[in-house]
Amino acid sequence: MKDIARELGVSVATVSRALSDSPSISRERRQAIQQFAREHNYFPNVIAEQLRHSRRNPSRAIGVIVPELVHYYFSSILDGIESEASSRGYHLIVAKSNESYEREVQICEAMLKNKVCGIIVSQAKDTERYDHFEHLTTAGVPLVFYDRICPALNASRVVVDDYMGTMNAVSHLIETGCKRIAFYGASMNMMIAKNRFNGYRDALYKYGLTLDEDLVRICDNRADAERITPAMMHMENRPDAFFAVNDETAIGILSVVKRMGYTVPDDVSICGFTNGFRATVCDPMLTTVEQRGTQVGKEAADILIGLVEGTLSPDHAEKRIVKTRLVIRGTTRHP
Amino acid sequence: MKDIARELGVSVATVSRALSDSPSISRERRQAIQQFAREHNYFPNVIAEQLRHSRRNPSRAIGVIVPELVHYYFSSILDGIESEASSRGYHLIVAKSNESYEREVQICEAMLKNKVCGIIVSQAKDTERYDHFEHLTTAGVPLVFYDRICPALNASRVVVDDYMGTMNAVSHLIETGCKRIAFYGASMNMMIAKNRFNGYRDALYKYGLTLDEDLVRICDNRADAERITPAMMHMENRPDAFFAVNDETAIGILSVVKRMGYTVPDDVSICGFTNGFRATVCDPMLTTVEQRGTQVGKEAADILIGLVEGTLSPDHAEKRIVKTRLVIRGTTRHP
DNA sequence: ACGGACTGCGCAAACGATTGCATTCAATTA
DNA sequence: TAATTGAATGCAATCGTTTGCGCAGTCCGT
Repeated sequence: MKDIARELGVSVATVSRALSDSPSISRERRQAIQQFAREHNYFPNVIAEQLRHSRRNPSRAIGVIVPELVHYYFSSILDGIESEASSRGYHLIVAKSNESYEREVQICEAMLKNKVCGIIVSQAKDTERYDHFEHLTTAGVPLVFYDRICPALNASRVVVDDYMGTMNAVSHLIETGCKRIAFYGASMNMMIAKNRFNGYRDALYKYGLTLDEDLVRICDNRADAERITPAMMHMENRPDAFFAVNDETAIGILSVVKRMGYTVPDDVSICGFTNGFRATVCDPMLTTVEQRGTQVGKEAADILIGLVEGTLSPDHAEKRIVKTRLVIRGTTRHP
Repeated sequence: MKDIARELGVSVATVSRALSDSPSISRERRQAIQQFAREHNYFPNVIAEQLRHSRRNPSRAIGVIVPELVHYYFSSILDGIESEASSRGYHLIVAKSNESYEREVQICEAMLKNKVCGIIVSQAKDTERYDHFEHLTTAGVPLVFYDRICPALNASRVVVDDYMGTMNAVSHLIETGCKRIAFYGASMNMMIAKNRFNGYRDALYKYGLTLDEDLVRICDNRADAERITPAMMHMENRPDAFFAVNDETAIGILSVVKRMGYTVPDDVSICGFTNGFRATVCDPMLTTVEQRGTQVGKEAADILIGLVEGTLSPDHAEKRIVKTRLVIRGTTRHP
């Protein structure tokens, strides 16, 4: 700008005004300046702009904290956030917590320092203190949780309808003739685990089945599934179906029961939760609850941007629930 | 800082120096200021710092451009970049090009404006002009390519050893008794496609097999694989093995030949490339070339940071090749 | 007692933009 | 003719830091 001003024999202020199309600069001068700027491909220094506007205008950088990156669901969510954000003129600063509380705190501080306009976060598994989040809110940085929300904080959030998703899935198992349905869930201190379990329980009740504690296990990965499933199948009264908290676990079950000589879905039905890459790769293909990560991501970004731009009030915590969809494939019988 | 200065009755300059531990401020004053700052949890405004230093110091933001996010290999690379970058004090601005040239150009401009210290990029499939990249380099923003590199530009890059990876995989197929090996590759305008083909060709030569053009097809996704594979298997002289350019395609082949009643690996061997989630989910599990995306990402970040910090010269294009590893599983016979 | 060296600190100019207010000059009005 | 008005532009402060330079004051040696 200084150069332009010098070349054209005007003041920097005039250049600034001309470039922002201020009517207080005469038409000819304005156009001359604009053209000159274009020809010498001038573009404004965002840093300086931000510094000048730091009091009034937030930046256009959204911080995103992900527990891990190589993960279908989180990738989908990130994808959704990216789409929504970029189409509305925001960009993303992405960091992964590695499921570590310490790292999460560091990241929050770094993002605060880097003046993000808001943060979209899914907590690390071992996060049990929330001061770092509260710290952000009091610093005026809006926060939106996804997937793993923080029940202690009344913050905006978007989650998947774990309860209904599981309920429908288990109902489907029952309707296709299953009577003893095992449930492999995650440890109950996470909301999502609890909600899915409740969905399972209520589906059983709805159809008059009783809940057998022996059929409920904590297991949310393939290795564990392969370890504990044989014993399940050797019970005197073995399960005729499995509901797993994610596809990975379901695949573990599938591989075990196939290896043991059972036929899927006729001897044993299996249902997962995610509908990621894996679901269409196994044989038979996996019946599973579509988690719609992209949609979750979009909603989260939408809320955050709403908060930033003031169309949503920061006092009211916006809570959105994304509906799931049951995708029936080969590991369950058809109705 | 101004507040601190006022409260403690010193000048802002003194505060600044005290906070940066300058020896030109007396010990007592320095400590008093530091403590006061800590107690009132002051932290410096990065924007202002950056503005001040914009001439000399680059920012610590690395721009990352990904063609897509919901993709095992790209997720792994992003993961690698994140790990390396964050451990060295950099953060990531991530954008996805959606395989679109237009979007890629937009992103480059936006990142330039946002003053990233460098960019790590894999080109969109339809990118054929490179002015936007050259534009960045002339603007002094270092560039590192990964996966899909730009042969026209002599830029730093890190790629996987596609040639040797494929060569080894095809050799393995031959050594386990396969004689007619089909090759499903991507369109040859991408370097990676060409290198993999060359590896295939040379492996055949090495073992004295002749290359049959009928066995070479352009096919890099599951749908296409499912469409064209039946015809391949109906040839009078059908292939006894398939090498596919990625796991997804290999899975497509697997599902078709199983459905047609062939046994894998005895009737037909199959080998993929990636070693992503899918590889351990299908039945039998997929023999594939481990692509080590995380390592690629780390190397890319390492180069970029080297360039930024001046340990690597911008004049010399650093080219790194990440070794692959053949993971032998159930879709090929064992040696 | 005076020059030099050193210590500890403040002034003010930068970084690159924006913007309220003052200024200039010409045209219009009384 | 003098005053009023309006348009077009410039001045200078500001955003929050950093930093070269200069200015006091103290201490020492001669």
